[in-house]
Amino acid sequence: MSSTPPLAPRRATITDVARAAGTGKTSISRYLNGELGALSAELRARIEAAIERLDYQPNQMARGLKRGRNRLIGLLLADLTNPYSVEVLQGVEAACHALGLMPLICHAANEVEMERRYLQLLTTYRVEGVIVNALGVREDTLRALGGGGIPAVLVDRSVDGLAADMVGLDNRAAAEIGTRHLLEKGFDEIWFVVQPVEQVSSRRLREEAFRKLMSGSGGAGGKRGRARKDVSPGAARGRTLVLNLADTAEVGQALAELDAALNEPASATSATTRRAPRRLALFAANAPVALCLALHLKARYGDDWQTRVALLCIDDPEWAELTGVTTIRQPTYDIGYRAVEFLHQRIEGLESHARDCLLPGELIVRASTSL
Amino acid sequence: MSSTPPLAPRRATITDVARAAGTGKTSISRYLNGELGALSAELRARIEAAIERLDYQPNQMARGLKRGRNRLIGLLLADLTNPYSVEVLQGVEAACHALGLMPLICHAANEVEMERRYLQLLTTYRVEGVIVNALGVREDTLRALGGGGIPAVLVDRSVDGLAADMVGLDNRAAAEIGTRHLLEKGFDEIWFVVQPVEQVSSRRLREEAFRKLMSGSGGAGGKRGRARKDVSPGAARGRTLVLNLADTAEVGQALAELDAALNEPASATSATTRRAPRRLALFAANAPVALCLALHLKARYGDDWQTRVALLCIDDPEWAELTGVTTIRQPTYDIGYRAVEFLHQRIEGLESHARDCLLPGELIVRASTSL
DNA sequence: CTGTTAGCGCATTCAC
DNA sequence: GTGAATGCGCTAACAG
Repeated sequence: MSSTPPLAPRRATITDVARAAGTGKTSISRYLNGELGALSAELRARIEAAIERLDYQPNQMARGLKRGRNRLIGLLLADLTNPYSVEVLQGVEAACHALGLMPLICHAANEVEMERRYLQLLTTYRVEGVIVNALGVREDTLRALGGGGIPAVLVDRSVDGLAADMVGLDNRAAAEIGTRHLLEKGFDEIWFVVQPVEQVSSRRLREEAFRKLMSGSGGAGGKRGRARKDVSPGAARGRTLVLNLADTAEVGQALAELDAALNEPASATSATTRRAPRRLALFAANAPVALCLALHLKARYGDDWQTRVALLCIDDPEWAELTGVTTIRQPTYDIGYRAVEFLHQRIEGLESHARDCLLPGELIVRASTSL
Repeated sequence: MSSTPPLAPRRATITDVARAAGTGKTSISRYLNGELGALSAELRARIEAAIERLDYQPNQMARGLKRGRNRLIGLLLADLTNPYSVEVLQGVEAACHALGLMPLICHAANEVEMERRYLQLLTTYRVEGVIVNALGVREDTLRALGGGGIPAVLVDRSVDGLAADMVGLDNRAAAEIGTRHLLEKGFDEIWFVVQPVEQVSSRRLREEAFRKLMSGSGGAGGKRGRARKDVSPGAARGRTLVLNLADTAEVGQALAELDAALNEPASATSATTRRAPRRLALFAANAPVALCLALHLKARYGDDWQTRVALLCIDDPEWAELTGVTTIRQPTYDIGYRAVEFLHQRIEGLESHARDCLLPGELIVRASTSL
């Protein structure tokens, strides 16, 4: 009973507040924007009271309309189902929080059409910039990005015709770390399993690095003279298996190939030297691929499938620890955070040429690749 | 070279289009809003051309400001890390898509403070409604929801002082299904493991249903005369273990209790009758709890921990299939979809009293509870 | 220090 | 059929 229940059907506007405080809208606006130096303590108190009483909250839309910026940025994710995306998201949120930005999160759900629509929607809401984990975009997207007007930063994947900032994993290094680890452990056959590499640069880079290393060229070499065991492919054979998760039939076929290899009586070529408990290792290019493999192997070979094949994957999903799978963890949080920082600089007017930020992955050794 | 490269630093406005089409803004507006009947075919063509040429896209903000609705709704999620949230999100997106709404996704990251801030932010952006997977809200949130002005629908959890629509799992039924399953399988000791139940209604409901059933009252009874095996607790003992995932120390203590029980030489009371390969079953109230348990058990008892304890959980995370854990899958997609539908009706002015929509869970039996 | 004026981009009467 | 005003809620010059 003490205060008038302000169950106002209509939200209070700046005009209401001005009237209630017995002043003009300008002063209210000044108060809201922290121009405190220009307000007498007395007026300020009245304004505060009025705002409190009316439960006034400035309309961001109107505000944005006027000053031409709404503090909104778009975050377009290809697949929220991938833990990677959620983790990146967290970094993005933290950074936005720190910079006073509000992320509009959009989920393309692996549909190129969705991606296009969301991009269009975002420009329609006049976001000041976008962070995109691209799916199938090319040059035409550039146009969708407001005729080249609105700043964009790419995450994980670069886009062919687009000269934009990009932040992601150091794919080459990550693939090399994984491959070397497998080589050191003495596997004599390594399959790199990856989704179709066309369109997605990170997949391509990982696969290329793997292939290059396996073909004996030794990768991008570390510091010379470093005491690192110089692992070379030696007799180890490598190949790439493409797993198109979007197509059940194709997946079945690829997995059949794998099963065939697993059921060969013995190593066709080198039936000699040291006996390896498991000679074949699977290097999954990301978590979804790894999960698909694991599910199949478990269904096919039972709970102890890990005694038949070793699995290693880029990405560190929550089930990796549970199943003892060695992984290469991406600095996902940092990736998201950095992406926002880049974008923010761009929004603030930075004009430099497109930058790349490659962050290192971390090998987490578990039972799957031991012995 | 054919068209003038419209690398306009400033986006085209409705005025630009009007000028380019040699007409007034009104006609453009009409065109945009589909009032085609009021446009001569000739004018229409000119407008289309102008829009195309200028790459014009109406400003949703200005539009919203004018007509008082911006088609924005807020989706406030307590924890995106929980697969449950992501799945609900997908349903929400689909429904929004169908209804022409745009969801503003906010992630409270389990921080009550974040939740409060986002709620405030959302009202500041004048969303037309919110879908809330509440964290620690109570009556005061109601005020934050725009003085009771903006429609809200709750997901998974109800809030004490708030009479809002709510959609979620039929928690009681789900808990009963799980408990019955365990009873049927002959476990003679069942622990219900749950995060602190204060504040979160769904946890409380699940725990209560479990306890009630275990105490012998038989649950909410099925159809009379149904041929269902009438499972009664019999000699089976039940208890509740609280696992506060936010507090490492508490978790450690709770897990220690569990270990103690697991290391008892034999069933203290009923050392008789049929031999059960595993007499203790853990009924996890949700996926995060289950994961925590599984990780601990694996670390403590090795890869074959499942031979010592059975695990069952509400939620069906991706690792469940991989580890053969029996689960109760929630109709997450539908939950999200229905939530939006409810909200939409409310936005359209529906005034009826608060409704509850309880959807059934589905038991997915896997190896963990077999034998 | 404070109030007045003029738009931001658009939808909507209301006249022509 | 069509176009000229008016104002949504707010900020940004300008005056006092």
